[in-house]
Amino acid sequence: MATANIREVAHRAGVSVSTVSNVLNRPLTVAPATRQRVLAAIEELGYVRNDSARQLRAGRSRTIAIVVMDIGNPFFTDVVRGAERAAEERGAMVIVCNSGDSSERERRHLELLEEQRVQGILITPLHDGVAPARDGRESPLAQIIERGTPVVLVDRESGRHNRCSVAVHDVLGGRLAGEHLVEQRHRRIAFVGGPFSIRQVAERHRGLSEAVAERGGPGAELSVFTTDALTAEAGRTAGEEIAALPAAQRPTAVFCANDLLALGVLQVMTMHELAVPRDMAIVGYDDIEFAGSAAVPLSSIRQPRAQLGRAAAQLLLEEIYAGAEHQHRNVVFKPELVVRRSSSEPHRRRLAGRPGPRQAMGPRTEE
Amino acid sequence: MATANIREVAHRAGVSVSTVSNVLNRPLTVAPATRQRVLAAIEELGYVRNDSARQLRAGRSRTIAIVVMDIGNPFFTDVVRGAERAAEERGAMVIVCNSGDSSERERRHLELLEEQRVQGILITPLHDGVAPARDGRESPLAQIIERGTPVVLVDRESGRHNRCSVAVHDVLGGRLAGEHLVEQRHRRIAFVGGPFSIRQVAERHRGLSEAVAERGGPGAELSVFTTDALTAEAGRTAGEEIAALPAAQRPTAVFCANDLLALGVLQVMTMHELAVPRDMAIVGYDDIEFAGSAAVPLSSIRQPRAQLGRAAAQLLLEEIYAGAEHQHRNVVFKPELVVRRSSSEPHRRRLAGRPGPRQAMGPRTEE
DNA sequence: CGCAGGGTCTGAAACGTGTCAACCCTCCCC
DNA sequence: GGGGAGGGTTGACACGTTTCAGACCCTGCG
Repeated sequence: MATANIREVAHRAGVSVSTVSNVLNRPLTVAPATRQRVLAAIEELGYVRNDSARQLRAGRSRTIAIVVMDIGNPFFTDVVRGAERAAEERGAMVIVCNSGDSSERERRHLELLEEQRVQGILITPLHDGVAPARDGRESPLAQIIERGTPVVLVDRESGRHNRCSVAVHDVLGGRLAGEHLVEQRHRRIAFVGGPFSIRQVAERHRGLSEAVAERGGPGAELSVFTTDALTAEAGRTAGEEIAALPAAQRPTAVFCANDLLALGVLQVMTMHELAVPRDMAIVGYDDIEFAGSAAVPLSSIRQPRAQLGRAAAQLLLEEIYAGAEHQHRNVVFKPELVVRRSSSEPHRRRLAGRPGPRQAMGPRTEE
Repeated sequence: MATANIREVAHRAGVSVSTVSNVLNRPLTVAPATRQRVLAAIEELGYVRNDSARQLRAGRSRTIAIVVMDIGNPFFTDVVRGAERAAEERGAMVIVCNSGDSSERERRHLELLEEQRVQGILITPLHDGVAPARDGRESPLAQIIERGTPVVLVDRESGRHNRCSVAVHDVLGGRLAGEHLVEQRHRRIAFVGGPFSIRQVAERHRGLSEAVAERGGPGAELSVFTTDALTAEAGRTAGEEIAALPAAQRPTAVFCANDLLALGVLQVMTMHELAVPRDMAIVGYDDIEFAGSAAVPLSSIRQPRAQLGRAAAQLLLEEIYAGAEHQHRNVVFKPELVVRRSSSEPHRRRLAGRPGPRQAMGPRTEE
């Protein structure tokens, strides 16, 4: 039952242990006949290399890890795919860890990954993660970086400069949404999202509020509906609140911190027979695959997700191979507004002299 | 930069290596004062246990792996979550590998996992995976099982009896959809799905066709639109084909092999101004979260996904701990029909004397 | 006072692999 | 014929940990 080891292979092939190791790692230095005998022995015994011993000797593993906040969020799946592709090009394998919105799990994963001496870690930490906790101890993540494991922050900007990060400019995303809604002549605009402790939520809100303040004109009002999660369920809750308002106070446009929220809001509006976009325009964030297939195709801010993952993995691999010469970089991608029916009445006359914003039907396949 | 090892810790604390090891593994056998000194040294040096060495000594790791076909498919995310929860209860960590519909990647992942001596593997193999290939060699997965790594098949029934499996009864799922559509008086029914080499696709089709043959009456016809993938994109392609048919030949109901396909079909129908469900009823499969939020809320076959993952992990852990005494089991869950608007005209008169099938609004949260 | 026994601590031996210097042998060239 | 080059192979050690059989000391009891 216990798997054969290299010694048994050597014995069976009538060679030394070193020769077997050579066959596995530098086949060209071994005479063809010997090589054949060794390979045959490996086959017959069902020998499988023991990676623990290998790593122990080598000092590190050949895998990189990506730790995501929520594997159920479609945003991360594209990031993972992009990262996998970049890693594959360099012969590295990616393992995915799901912290599932639990910092306890995140901590355990990080601990395990460091003990396993993974080559590097891509992570979207739950709580910006790199700031020291109140008791003055550094966060687990900061300690890991301190001790030398390369880490690239995904979808987070790194305040300090001892690490790489890739992110999408969230303030700009909120701004794009705000400008779009203001252009559509909306004056009562709502933001749906939360908790605000999530940096993205805060920044998207900030972008929106800047746009409304600067471009909305005198009568523009911005209200906020705080949610306790970024889920469709939370969106439905917020939607109910909004729908319950008297029509005169109700916002005419909603910008949601992500698409799941937006779908929840959209669903509730439909249930209450509030027409989208006539009675209520909706803009989401992330442009998930289903955004284009929603009850009313959903306008959304598209983030270059696969590119994000790919860039993150590339930075990580560069840091791994370049070592001390590596210069940390913070890459920021620009999001893009995708206008669909949920925020632009197709029958309404366009403003003269300006091409309307681009209309997209289905999601575009990345890359 | 190189992380401190146990020897340096021992030296700093003025004790032997064994004592440090004892502090880590059997703290009670070490005198409190010594223990404190050792812990302090660990802290000061930032010592992190080397899992490779640990595993090498122990012979196996403490993680189990789950290999999924497509991390972007929401079906798998719930399975992963269920598995994680069950593993967590036993103190095991789960790592996720995405084969991304590439058998090359699947192979490499399996190789790596076996080399890492993971405790066990949950896998939904791409090509039923356990049958020997044409050249007579056993598939990689079969070899892994042969050599003693516990494996539980997820969403696959194991033909042979040398492994556990958890699955959902797919023929029954197809049958539920078929009976439902036949009851709604549909006579021209289409199946959208593919490739048929995927067992689930074939079985869902079989269930549908059995139901139509047995209960559809004399005039019932079943047509098939084969897709090359289970994506919304493929669904749109099939939808275009269907919409292009003259109305007299066009099916009045479509059963899709999964929800992504169904959403694609639904979207195209809406674009072509074919009303759902009046002109075209649609039933999907999987009941993903967005099914309830689609253009027209989507009827679907719900699979107990989290339960599936949980049961799989439990079987795996049982096999790991029980060892030779373990009895392999094949657990089959029953799917459930969730009727929403896409397949039942709410204004149509109900058949007398029978309560209509249950109406569900939003997705129910699992567990 | 002697001895048993428990509480602490330690040295040495694994675990399975990769690496490296050293060795052997053959072949070629001078 | 001698010497050198180089291809092929090997033995020994190192990687960092756990484990196990003791060794040591101290206490309590006969």
